[in-house]
Amino acid sequence: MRKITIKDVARNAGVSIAAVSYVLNGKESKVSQDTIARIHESIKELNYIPSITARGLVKNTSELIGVIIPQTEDHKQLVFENPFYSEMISAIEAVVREDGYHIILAGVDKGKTYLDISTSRNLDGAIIMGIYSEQLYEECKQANIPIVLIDSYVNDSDFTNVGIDDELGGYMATKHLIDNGHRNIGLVTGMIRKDGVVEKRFLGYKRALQEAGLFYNPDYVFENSVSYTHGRSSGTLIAEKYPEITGVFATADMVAFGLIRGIKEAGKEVPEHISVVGFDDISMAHMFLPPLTTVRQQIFLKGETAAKLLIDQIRKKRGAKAHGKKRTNIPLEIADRETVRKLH
Amino acid sequence: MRKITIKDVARNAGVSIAAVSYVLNGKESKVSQDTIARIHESIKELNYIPSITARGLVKNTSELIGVIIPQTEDHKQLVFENPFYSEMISAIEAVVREDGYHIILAGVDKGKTYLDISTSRNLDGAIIMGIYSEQLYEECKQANIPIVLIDSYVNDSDFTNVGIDDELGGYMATKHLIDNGHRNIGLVTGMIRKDGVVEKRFLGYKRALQEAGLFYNPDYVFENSVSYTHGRSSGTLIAEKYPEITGVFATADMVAFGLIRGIKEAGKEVPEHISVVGFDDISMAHMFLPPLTTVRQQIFLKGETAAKLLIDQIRKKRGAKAHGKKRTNIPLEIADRETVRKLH
DNA sequence: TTGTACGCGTTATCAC
DNA sequence: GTGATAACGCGTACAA
Repeated sequence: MRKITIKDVARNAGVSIAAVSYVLNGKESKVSQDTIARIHESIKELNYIPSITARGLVKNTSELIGVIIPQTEDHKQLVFENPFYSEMISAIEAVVREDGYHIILAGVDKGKTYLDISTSRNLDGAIIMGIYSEQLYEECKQANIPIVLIDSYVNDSDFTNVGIDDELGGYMATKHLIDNGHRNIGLVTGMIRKDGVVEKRFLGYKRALQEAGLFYNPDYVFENSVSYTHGRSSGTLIAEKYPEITGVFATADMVAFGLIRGIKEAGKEVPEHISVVGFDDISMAHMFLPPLTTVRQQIFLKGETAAKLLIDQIRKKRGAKAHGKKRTNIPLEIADRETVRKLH
Repeated sequence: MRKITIKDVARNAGVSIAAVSYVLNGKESKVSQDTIARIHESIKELNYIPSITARGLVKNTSELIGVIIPQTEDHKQLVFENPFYSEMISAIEAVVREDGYHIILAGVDKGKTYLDISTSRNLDGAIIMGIYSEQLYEECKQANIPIVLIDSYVNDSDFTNVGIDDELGGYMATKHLIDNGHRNIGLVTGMIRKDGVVEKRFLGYKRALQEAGLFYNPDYVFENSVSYTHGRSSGTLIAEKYPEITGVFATADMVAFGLIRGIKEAGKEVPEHISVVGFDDISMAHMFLPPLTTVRQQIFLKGETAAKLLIDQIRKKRGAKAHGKKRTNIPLEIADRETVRKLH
């Protein structure tokens, strides 16, 4: 069974290819009512579905949006064990589908560059999550399509940013512990890279400390990777070697989960002995036991916002490069659950 | 800056378009060494990247693989809060990327049918997770591309199936409880639909019971949705109203998490008062507190297998419809952690 | 080695 | 005002 093309429809309806195309594109002013009807009938009858591919070739669009996700160290696998990304993708997909776009999911490989996929697939736009090498951003610029960056502090007029105020988030988390009477507060975190979200959260942590007149102790910062494992070993370490620490801010919920596990393994309890505040509020946070107190970023809203901004830009692109806001921050709040104890 | 096309390369290298195309496709026997060199140089120089779109038009391929995911009730959002799917997608992406394919993620909308996207995008193949209406499968057949079904018991020679032996899984979970001395065993589960994975697990549950000479009590089956919420309310219910139940099999880890929460909220402990066995072994299972005893299905391997089978089929398609195995089951095992207590 | 018809749809141009 | 013809977009592969 061969594929039905526009030609088949034209022949079946006894009209020209052009007429069919006009009807398909709503330019019905150029075609008589009678013809329109016949064409619609034929389309139904043959079950004709236009090829986006062919259309894209002439219109120079693909109705495809690239979504770039961080990968595991070995560059083999998408970082999907962190539900954070899946929740966001879910939001993105929902938004772009309404406008007939589809998303293409891809990790960035060593050999193939991002530019490759963007160009070869003729992407209409892209959303990039996380932080990458300078090189990737350079490539992105060359791709010359609208791009929205999520959770990046790259400041470039070519990109739109969607994120949160990470410094404020770090501040809120730490402040929450301070407000509950904690004085010696640890920080368990991934690598603190310049201009990364983690650095901002770290800065917020320090600001809260300073504002409360507390001494910043570098020994209380446990810096490694954003992982359950790192949280777990830090938890044990803190529980065993730092009895003065009563509160810990973990810069990701996944880390907080590990942290709590590690603390328990050292024979202490959360929040009885040590209080913990996470970051993200992934859906597991409220399912965890004990339910995790954390800084809620509205993950779904974040994805949604990024997608909407991107589509706006794609739309406007035909016109001037209408640069809207450079950065949109999604509001933050503390999800106050059961891992922080009030000290008197 | 216009896009570089094959024409530009040909002009720059002072050769014909055909020559460039040959070199690009490795048919170098048709071109002289000298020409090959010049062409390669021009490609580098101009940074030329062929358009998959244009190539697809003539080759009738897209190097795109559709991945269909279940959606939430309101058909608005992908069911991504269950990390189960994301882990599988991660595996699929890794495999297909090696062969130059990309995956397109899509929910199935009410209006737009699956056939639409398959046809309009000219998908080379598709992987469908979960269970859908008859209609969708019918459409898939018409699409006439290789399709791999994950976790479906649809038995049709047009599809390849990848899954697990769900009946066995249900049996293993229940048997594990029985082996640990439990006699009154509850089942908390999503809707038991004919030929669904849940029904099979339910059947396995009954078989284990029967084999051990235990009475099957329909009152011990708590059937609703595959959700944390359902688990939670069932947990409370069981803890409060069914004191004789000492072990519960939850047909998904997410449900087990809720179950444990509900049990604790009713003032009982896991596994001291009630033992729980989950199903899936999503990565949160070992991070949960207490670490969840569950039936491990190797999610990553499942996705990987599905992707490999699909690619095989795509390759072979040019030849005969080489139907390989109809169904591949990924092995199962019990991940024995801390939510089952041994009764003496 | 190269010229060119072809794949599928869009749209400018031309004819009635 | 309606409708058809044909060039075009980008690569492929056959004929020359």
